Amino acid sequence: MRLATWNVNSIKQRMPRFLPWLDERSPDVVCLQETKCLDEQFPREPIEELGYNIECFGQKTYNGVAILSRAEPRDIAMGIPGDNDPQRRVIAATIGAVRLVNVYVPNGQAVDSEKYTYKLAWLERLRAYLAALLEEHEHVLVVGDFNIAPEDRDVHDPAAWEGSVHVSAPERDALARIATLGFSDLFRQFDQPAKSWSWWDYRMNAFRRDHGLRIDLMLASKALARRCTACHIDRSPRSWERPSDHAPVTAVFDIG
DNA sequence: ATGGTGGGCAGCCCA
Repeated sequence: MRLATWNVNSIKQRMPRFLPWLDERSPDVVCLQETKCLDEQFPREPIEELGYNIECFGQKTYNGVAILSRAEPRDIAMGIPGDNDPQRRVIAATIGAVRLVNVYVPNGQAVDSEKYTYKLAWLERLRAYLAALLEEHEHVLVVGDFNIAPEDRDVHDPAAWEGSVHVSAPERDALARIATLGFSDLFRQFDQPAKSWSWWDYRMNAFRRDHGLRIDLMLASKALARRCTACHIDRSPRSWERPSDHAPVTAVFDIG
């Protein structure tokens, strides 16, 4: 099974480039974030024509997540169970033997903002949800835009970013508390190029200067992590015309 | 130099 995660920053805006990418790469599963699209407006037909089932949980203007899957997804769950958050940031499904959770973690804006407080509280609710999932399922996979760079090697200029949103200690601690439930960062299971980023700001020629962060992650339960045979970031879509500011991350699993 | 660029939807909010 080959699975990709990608913050597309508006699925409608990205369709002209996304569709050929989907057709060519043909992953078994794609998790999308920031679709920015109501479910009834999701561009279903051209994606279904390429052989994908679609489960989406979107809203107007902001947020929105979707799972595209060649196999029939089962037991769809929207949001964090018991959560009354109006922001649509989580969708889960079982595909084959994998319980898959697709997340768009809040950005947090700045460490002194209310959005940062919301981000930390949100991550604690996610942690509780994932702890329960690990009790129920052997193969749990959590992917998406985490809006946290786990370590300094995931940051183009750690000194310039020190203490800022995406790298601050409370955010990294919140991510570490999730990881210590029993998840592995699949990207770091394999040798990777230095300066591996998944996001580059649209501003300040950040992509041309390769000023980026690795904030798009794949966390697998230990049993599933042992079945992962590859994980990489494909930066080429970031060089397209009218790109998303994120690149897709792909992992391959030796599992049905 | 506290900017800049992009998406969405109506003069800003959010990233």
